[in-house]
Amino acid sequence: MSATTISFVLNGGAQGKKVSEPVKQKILDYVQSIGYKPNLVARSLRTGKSRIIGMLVEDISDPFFSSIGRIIEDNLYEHGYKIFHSSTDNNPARSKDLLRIFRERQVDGYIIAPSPGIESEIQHILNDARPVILFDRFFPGLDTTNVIINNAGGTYDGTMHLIMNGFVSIAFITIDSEQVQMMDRLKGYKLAMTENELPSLIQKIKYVEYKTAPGKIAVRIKEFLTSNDSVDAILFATNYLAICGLQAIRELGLRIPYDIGVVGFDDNTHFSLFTPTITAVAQPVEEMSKKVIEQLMLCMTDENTRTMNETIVLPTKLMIRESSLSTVALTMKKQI
Amino acid sequence: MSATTISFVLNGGAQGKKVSEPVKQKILDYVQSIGYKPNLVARSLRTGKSRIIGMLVEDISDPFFSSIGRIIEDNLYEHGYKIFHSSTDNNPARSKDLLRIFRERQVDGYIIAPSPGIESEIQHILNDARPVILFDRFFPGLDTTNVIINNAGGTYDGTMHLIMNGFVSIAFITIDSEQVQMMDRLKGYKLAMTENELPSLIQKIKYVEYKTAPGKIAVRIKEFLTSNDSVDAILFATNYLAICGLQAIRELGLRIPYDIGVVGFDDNTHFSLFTPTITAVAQPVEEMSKKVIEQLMLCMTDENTRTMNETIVLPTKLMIRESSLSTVALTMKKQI
DNA sequence: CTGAAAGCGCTTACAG
DNA sequence: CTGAAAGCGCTTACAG
Repeated sequence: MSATTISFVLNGGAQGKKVSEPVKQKILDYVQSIGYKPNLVARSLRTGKSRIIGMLVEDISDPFFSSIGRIIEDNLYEHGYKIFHSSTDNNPARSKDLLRIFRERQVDGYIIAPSPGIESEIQHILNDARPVILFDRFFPGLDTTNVIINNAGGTYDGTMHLIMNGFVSIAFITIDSEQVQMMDRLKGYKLAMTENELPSLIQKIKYVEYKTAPGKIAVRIKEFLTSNDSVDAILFATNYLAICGLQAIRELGLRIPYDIGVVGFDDNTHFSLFTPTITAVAQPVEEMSKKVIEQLMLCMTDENTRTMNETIVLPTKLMIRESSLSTVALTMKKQI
Repeated sequence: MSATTISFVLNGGAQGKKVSEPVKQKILDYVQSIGYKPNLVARSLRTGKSRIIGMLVEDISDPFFSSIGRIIEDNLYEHGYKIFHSSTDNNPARSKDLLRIFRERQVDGYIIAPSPGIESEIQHILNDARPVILFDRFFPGLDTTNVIINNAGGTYDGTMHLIMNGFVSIAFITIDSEQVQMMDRLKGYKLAMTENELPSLIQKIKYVEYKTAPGKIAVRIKEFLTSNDSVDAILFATNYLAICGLQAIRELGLRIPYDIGVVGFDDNTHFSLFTPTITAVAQPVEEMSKKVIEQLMLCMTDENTRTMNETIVLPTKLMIRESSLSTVALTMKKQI
């Protein structure tokens, strides 16, 4: 029996080639009996397809990225793909290295939440007409398909919500990142403040510091609050900042929302269990993952879509809880 | 110039083969100029080594597994390995499928937090003398290298701590899993209760239910607490159960630790921000990851260690916070 | 020190 | 309907 026939049987036969039933059955039985497992490495070398997708995120241990990672993994699995998951720590050198490794391993497509400074590497991928989807952030100068959330809308909503609840000295605590998602979050906050003729008060934590223990960042936030004691509410630009900020607020003995109102960006399962519960701008994790897969699969099948510049913007949802409500603050006041 | 010479230059030359400096330099320059990138798929096919490790966990979006995943990814990267990360949902069929895929892709080694029912698949890997490390749980009948924590010790400590703080009707809320890590947690609890002549009270949540939304599990826990109103403390067997349990306790309007003491198993960053702060048995995530890598690398280099039965047991650490302290309960009592 | 050649395990045009 | 043969891009014994 020839390799050709066997290959046709196992792979369902190429272009109308048929194998007779008896032969087919015999091969199937034999394959079963010896427990044959195809060598996918050899197949990849021959076909040029690896059926592996390379995925780059900032940090796979971040709940946002690990939830998305999980959903994408499940979806790709359905499509017969496996995934290489790597964390860049937002470091350009590491990102480049990982992208090189992905390429050397012949991944079929890329899903990337890009670090700064890797525009030209992404451009290389586009030049090779390989499928690539950026998500969470993107480079406005590149013709990629991007799946993001409405960051400015999210912070705008959060800020407006605080304003409507009577807070007037609202600080925005963020990181010193020039990346588009962070810039947009800043924009939304500023817009709401300006529209209401309130002065903006922005505190940026250095990214190197941001990558350290929560305690250290809490120290920075405490310093900020101590030297700006008129602040009556804070909008945190990331989930991690909110956690560190809550620690700072606790250590300073401030009462939420009576002494200080709080809104976080990026919701998490625990915010509804804090006392008081914490208001947050939720990101549509599920929809985002689905859109990423949908767009990637489109690029995989239709070569023309690969360098088509498109940015899909998904809405955020403000999860209103106690930490930002004037009524809750009022009740607390009465109790004191 | 022959492929042999080029290969020697790029891979540092095999077994004492030397390439003259001028030739070497010329090749290096040329390779640089055309931007040559090796095809690692071809190399894998030829050498039989993929430099890929397959990792199977229950759920990569679980903070415990994603933290370990991150550390292991970083460590393997240092060693020149990449990782396939997959979630099994503790489902045997899915686990088997993923293991088959790993094999077809010729992974060099396996890191597995096994689901039930895959003993024979793991045995196959051992028979092939492939490096495999089990962690978090293991199969007592197999000659694998296992890295686990002292589960029984952890729950014993947690239970003893509650008893020493005056709690007498301590319930253990767990899942209906027969896996070794869960059985050991149960054992530690029972031992502490028996030693102190206290009656055990165990509530098992069905695994299918466990995989649903926190709200549904909270309902189960509320039912349990309502029909067992003498319970004065709970030890939760997993992090997720603790979160759901805290929701249940909140919804019932019970005050921690005055009405009910709480200890969780598996610490998380947020427990120190809850009101009151939550006591938990912390797992040594960093050490565990390092041990896994260390043992895997040992198996990779030394074939003899691959089927050596060894179980490395790491200690847990009780993080004592407010939710379990009699002094805190006392203070609350005075305030009421 | 350098090169010609075989072979890893597949797939697939081509011939019969 | 079936088979012989080439080739994917490497590595590595072997010969010179």
